[in-house]
Amino acid sequence: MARQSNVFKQAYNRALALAVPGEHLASEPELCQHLGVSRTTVRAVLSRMADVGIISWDKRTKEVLRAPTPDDQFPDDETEDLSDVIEQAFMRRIVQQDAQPGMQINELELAREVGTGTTSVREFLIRFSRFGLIEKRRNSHWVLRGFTRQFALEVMDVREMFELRSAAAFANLPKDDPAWQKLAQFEAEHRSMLADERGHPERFSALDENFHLLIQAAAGNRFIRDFYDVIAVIFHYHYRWNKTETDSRNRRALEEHLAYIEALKSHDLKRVAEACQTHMNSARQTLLQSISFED
Amino acid sequence: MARQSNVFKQAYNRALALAVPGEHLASEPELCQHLGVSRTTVRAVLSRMADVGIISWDKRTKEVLRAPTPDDQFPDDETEDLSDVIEQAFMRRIVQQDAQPGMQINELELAREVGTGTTSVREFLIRFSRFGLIEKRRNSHWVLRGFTRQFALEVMDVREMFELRSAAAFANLPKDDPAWQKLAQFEAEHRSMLADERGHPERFSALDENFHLLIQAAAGNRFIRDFYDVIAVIFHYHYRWNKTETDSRNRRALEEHLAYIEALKSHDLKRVAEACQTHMNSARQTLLQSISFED
DNA sequence: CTCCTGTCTTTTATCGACAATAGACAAATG
DNA sequence: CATTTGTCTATTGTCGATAAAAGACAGGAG
Repeated sequence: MARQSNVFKQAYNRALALAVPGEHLASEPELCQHLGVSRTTVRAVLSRMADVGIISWDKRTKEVLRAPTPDDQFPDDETEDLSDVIEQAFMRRIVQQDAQPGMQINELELAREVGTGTTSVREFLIRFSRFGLIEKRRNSHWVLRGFTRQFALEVMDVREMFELRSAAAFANLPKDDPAWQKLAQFEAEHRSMLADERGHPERFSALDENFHLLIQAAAGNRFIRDFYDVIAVIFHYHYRWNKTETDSRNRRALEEHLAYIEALKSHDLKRVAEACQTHMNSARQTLLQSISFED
Repeated sequence: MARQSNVFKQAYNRALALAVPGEHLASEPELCQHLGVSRTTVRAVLSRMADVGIISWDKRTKEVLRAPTPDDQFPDDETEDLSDVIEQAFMRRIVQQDAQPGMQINELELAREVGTGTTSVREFLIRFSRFGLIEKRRNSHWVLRGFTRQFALEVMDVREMFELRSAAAFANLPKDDPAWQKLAQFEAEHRSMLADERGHPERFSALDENFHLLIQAAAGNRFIRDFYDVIAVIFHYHYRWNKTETDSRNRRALEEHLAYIEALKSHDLKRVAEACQTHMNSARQTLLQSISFED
């Protein structure tokens, strides 16, 4: 098959949440907007909902007949993006197996493991190569550079440059910039999360990511923005494979963020740089602790 | 056909230069080394050279019978890398045609223009996307962001950060590091090029690139290194489509490089930063002058 | 005993095809 | 007359196949 209809299935699953018995569904264009897909897909979704008796559909009338049951949902493994599946399989290999730096990466083998064609794997590897973990030999195989200490240092060096630059840009934003409001929101979230006894690792990760994205947006630089993808991936998998002391590390990060926020609000560039630097230093430490390989 | 044998043809063309009548060609592994291809390809090359009577080949004896003629060469358009061909066609479009920012990019159309399959075009676009000039809409087309003023500013901002960091690292290299020798070589080349009345645009470009690569190597950071590819592409095409005052600009750059080199040799970080900054500022100016689009 | 060659296997690069998805346009509805 | 819908076309995402190129290994030459 050419594609696995995962866009359709995802949209369908999300559309189920909109089905309240007795109510009517919105117009096709509105559903497109809401679900983030084309009208072709929306119509496919409606068509199926009608087939299984969730709605009756005739032109503009889309009456919800019954509440959807969990059985109506497509299972998760059918809705996943192919590139995400490949990424996960690939990262599992890099992390779990004794993946030595210098090891060669085989497209066909990886494709078979995931149960996909080689083209998708190739495209994934090309996209992934910007993360600096793999490298291509011309007309030949990919080579794993490895998640080494050196790699972590290089990532953090660039991150630090970018974050310092962004923080300075943020501090200089005019006072009526909407970013300041968002910053205040994030500050409140930080405080509430600190007050909560239980650590919420996923919630923390999301907040952390959004916080840094907000600051980096101030730089208004696409390369800085794009680089954050590298960091996001690194930290995402880092959290997955190194759960020791997650809680205390997160609390510390929250506190550093609060100091960072205070510094930003002061508009004092020197204070900003200091708070930012402090946070970057501990992020570097955190990352280094999870490295297994030497160089 | 699956591939156009361009690796073979390139290797063949370069191998012709090695054929001196009366002499013997080196062993297969040595030729691999020299030509940068596999032994399979080397043997194909030798086989063809024997077929057309340039050499007599029997096991270890590879005697050159006659000097190759220009006719023996494969024409240039058969030896070019497919990805280079695509890049050139793509850049021509971006530059020449009234390519408006926001314009959508069609894979199939581009593929047909180049006379290639869509897969190669897709892979090119994915690789090229790291340059920040195009952007992908999920499940939909690519969008041209455009070679705008804003783009130039963003590139130069990152370049400046990276170059300043690299320059500082360079100045701190131990005195016996081989980089200092290379720097001295480059200095001499700069002086000789300045003394020469005629400007040599290609020679200047090559020297400029090697000079900056040497400095950036001091940072020992793959992301800084990789970013230089962005700069190289930008400036490569920039020079192509904006030839006004090339000469005076190059002379100025040479002089700035010399000041930069002096600063590095002084190990005085403040001087280094100043010289580097000066050079970056005029690079930014140069680039901005060639921009046609507003934001 | 080291390096080279003959031969064979593995892996990549590229193509063309086709289903999924996006998107365009005109007719229909309120 | 502004949306919505029905229908049709355009474009992308993914696959499997195949020739080009890389690479492995054993036997041979010096």
